[in-house]
Amino acid sequence: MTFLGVMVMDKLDREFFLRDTLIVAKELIGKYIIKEELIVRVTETEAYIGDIDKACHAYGRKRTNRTETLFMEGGAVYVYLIYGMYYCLNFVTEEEGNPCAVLIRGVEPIEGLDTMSNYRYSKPYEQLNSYQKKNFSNGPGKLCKALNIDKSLDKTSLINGEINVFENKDEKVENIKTGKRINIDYAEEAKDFLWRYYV
DNA sequence: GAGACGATAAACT
DNA sequence: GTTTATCGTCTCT
Repeated sequence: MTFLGVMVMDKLDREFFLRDTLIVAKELIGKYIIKEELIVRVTETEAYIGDIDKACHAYGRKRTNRTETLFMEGGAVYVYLIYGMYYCLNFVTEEEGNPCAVLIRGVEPIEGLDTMSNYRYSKPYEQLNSYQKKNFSNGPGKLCKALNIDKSLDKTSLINGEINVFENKDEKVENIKTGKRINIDYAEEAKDFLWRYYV
């Protein structure tokens, strides 16, 4: 148990990630991701289920060097590069051999503002304009930059690794909305799955 | 506040 | 050699 100001935080155990991917994606909303001294709150997630999801890298249980992480037991960290310049942070779910994950699409910064701001814009948080603050970590590539996440964290553990996920038991997360996923028109029918969650 | 568009490198075939 | 799918910048309202 960790005390963060007045909040009492409990670390999520492996069981949390071994459940249905859609449940994990929904319940990750409002949880806290802690890396070193940096803390962010999850505001948007998206589920990826390899077996039935054409947008998933491991669709059809396709095993390649990159997708190998998705086949690991739930609770692993999956990081991949997109557009040749941005990283995306995912949490692997379900049992070993079932390639599913939850993509973290958006977070809000809680602790370590200046450190994150330096990673993101190379300047203190106070010097950011309102546009930069608004777009600080509201996208998968942005939050990775703010948290200094790169491929070296791929395949690491959420249970005993550098990245940990906590929940605040006193906090009720309400108004979780669902929606279609984004930027995956190529996935045909899978693009209409209501697998995106946000507040 | 919202829409258009180009940048870029790794994974894969 | 082909595919991939976000961010920053610019533009207009």
